[in-house]
Order: sequence, then C-alpha cells, then structure tokens
Amino acid sequence: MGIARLADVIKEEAAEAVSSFPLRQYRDRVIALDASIAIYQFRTATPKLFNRNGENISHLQGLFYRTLHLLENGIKPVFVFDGQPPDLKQPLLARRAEAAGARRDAAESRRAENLPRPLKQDCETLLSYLGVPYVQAPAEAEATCAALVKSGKVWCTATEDMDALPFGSLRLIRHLNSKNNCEVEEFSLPDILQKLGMTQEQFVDLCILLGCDYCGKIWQLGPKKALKLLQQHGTIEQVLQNIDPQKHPLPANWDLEGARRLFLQPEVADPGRITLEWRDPDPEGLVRFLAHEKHMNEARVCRRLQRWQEAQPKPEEAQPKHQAPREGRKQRKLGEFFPASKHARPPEVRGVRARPPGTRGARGMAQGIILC
DNA sequence: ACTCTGCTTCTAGACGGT
DNA sequence: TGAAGCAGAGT
DNA sequence: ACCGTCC
Repeated sequence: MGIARLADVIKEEAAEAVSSFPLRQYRDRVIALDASIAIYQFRTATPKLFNRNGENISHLQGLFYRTLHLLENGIKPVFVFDGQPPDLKQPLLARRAEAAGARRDAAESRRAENLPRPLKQDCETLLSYLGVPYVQAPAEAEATCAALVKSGKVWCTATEDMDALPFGSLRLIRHLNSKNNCEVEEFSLPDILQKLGMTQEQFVDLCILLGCDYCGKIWQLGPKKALKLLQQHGTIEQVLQNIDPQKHPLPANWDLEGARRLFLQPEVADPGRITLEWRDPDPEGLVRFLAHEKHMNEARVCRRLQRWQEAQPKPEEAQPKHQAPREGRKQRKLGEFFPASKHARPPEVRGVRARPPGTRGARGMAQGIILC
C-alpha cells in the first residue's frame, strides 16, 4: 500500500524535488526493482495468461518482456524479493486477506508478500537465464532497495509505492514500464527534505501521520494538517501535545515507536556482502525454460529474443559466434535457439539464497548471483 | 474556504498488425 | 489493489 | 495512435 497520498503531498509542497526524464537518461545506471510488486502487477494485469496446463504464466511473460526492455535501454536492473513481513504489518495483511477472501475465491487472494514458492522460483530461474542479478531481502524489499541505494551500489529504486523514501532511498523512480518513450518520474529524497524543511526522522513522522502499513492513522489528521503541524512542532509527540485529543483520537494499539524503528532501522540485506553481476541473456536457456518447460508461445519468445539481439550494440570486433545480423535471415535464425534436447533441465544454477549471516552463498557458478 | 472521509468508478502489462 | 473524482460533513 | 490478442 505504501504511504497514502505521499506522492501528492510531495508534488504539491516540494514540486522541485520531482522531475521527469526519458528512459535513456538511465543508461548504464543500476536500478533496484521490487520484484514482488512487479510480479503482482503482471499477475493482476488482464487478462491472465494460462499455458496449456492451466498454469498462470502472466508473471513470466511480463518479467521476460519488461526485463529485456530495460536491458535494451542499457539499464542494469537488480530485482529485490520480499522476505518476512514485519509483525506490525500483520494486521494489515490480515485485513487484506479477509477482504480478498470475502470478495472472491480465496485461491487468488495471495498478494505478492510471500509469493508462492514455485512462483518465486520460476522468476529466479528466469532472471538467471536473463543474466540479471536478484537479491533476497530479509524483510521488506523496499527497505533493502533503499539500503542498496544508500550504499552506492544502486543508483535508484524503481517502484510504484512510496515506501522507499521513508526507508531512505535517495532516489525513487516511478512509471518504469515497457512503453516506448515512457517518461520516468524521479523523486529526490534530499530535495524533498530540503523543500519541506525536514530531517529524515521528521519525514518518517510525516509518513506515519499520512498513513503507513505499520500503524493506524489519527482521526481527522490529513495530509495538509499533518505537514503543517509537523513543520511547526518537529515531532509527532510535540504535535500530539498541541491538538485536542478529543477531536483527534489515536487508533487502538498505536505503536509509534515500532513504526519509526521499522523505517529508520529496518532489517535489510547487507549491501557490503552483495555482489551484483550482469551477463548476456542466454537465448537457448530462455527458449528451453519459457517455451518448452513453461509452454509459453515459442515463436513469440524467439521473436522477442531476436529483437533483443538485433538491438545489441554491435561489438566492432568480429564476433566469432554465429551472428551476422543481415537482412533476410530474420525468420531463419529462429532455429538457432532450439536446444537439442527438449526436456533438458535448466542448469543447476540458481541464485543462492541469502539468509543467515553465516551462510556464504557466493557459488562462482551462479548466473544470477547474489547473496549476502 | 479548507480539509478529511467515504463513497463511487475505472483500471491494471506488452505485443503486433492496422 | 489503488487511484481518481465527487458528495458531504466537520473545522 | 488505436485495438485485438497473447495462452
């Protein structure tokens, strides 16, 4: 859900902190993406795509297309997967689950938090074949994205919800879709703080008052009042002493300190122990996995891969490999991607998991690397 | 006038041919 | 699910 | 740019 109306507040009160750039502006930049949100978007996009076995493969198709689009634009993506949601988020998740369950069959109600294991593994396998790194966050993905940005390993976080800002992501971009010539909207956290005249701690307080995932809202305190009162008094505690508690009752079980701690000292993957590595997509592996194993339309997969290959900046040196992007061979080249054996398993490479600090995951073989 | 709430409503991704 | 637009009530 | 289709 993110922070209610935060984007509106920023655009109104700190418009200078928001700019918009063409995608090409981000060439050669490392961008962290919240994998769960992206996958959730693909899964809910209409219509759902089913393969011949009745499995929903919207997420694979979406991830495949969008990632290639990013790569074609010279962007170096890194996907961050959600871990365990914080306890303070449980009430929200429960409400969500209940609402979804009441509305429809509970089967489809699972939100991206805690993606079903096979779904996530499919995505990891796909990313490995695409040569794109991914990171397992211990808790909220946005928090680890922010930590990566702060560490300098990543340029910005790309996400549709604004949580990354209170988590401390110095830059956040939205609307990073696959449309041609899409304009990306960039929020600069330092500029936001400067224009609002706030510290990061005060900004976090603002986000809590606006309404976050971790605790309820104060009745009758909306964006305008919250901002004004905070700028005036500095902290939520001070604000509370200057408003009528009768007219602005606190929600039950309001854990202000807990929410603050989740934003200011979140549990994140240690950027220092993360190695990000990109390599060329593996067309054969992709065809084998997407088309043969997951039964995505083979011609489409091949066509898209071919488009990617033709968009590659040609190395001036003669490429000894099969290539020759000449005209007239387009249709014929499809055959190159077909592996010899139809039922070949994907190579036993998978990003290593990254949980306990003791586990070193960095197997040299991993295609899609990671670890912490 | 301003601001917050609650209600309604619509919409979601990407490709390819036209 | 959310985001956007409108009605209405409280300040 | 629009719109039907993707599986």
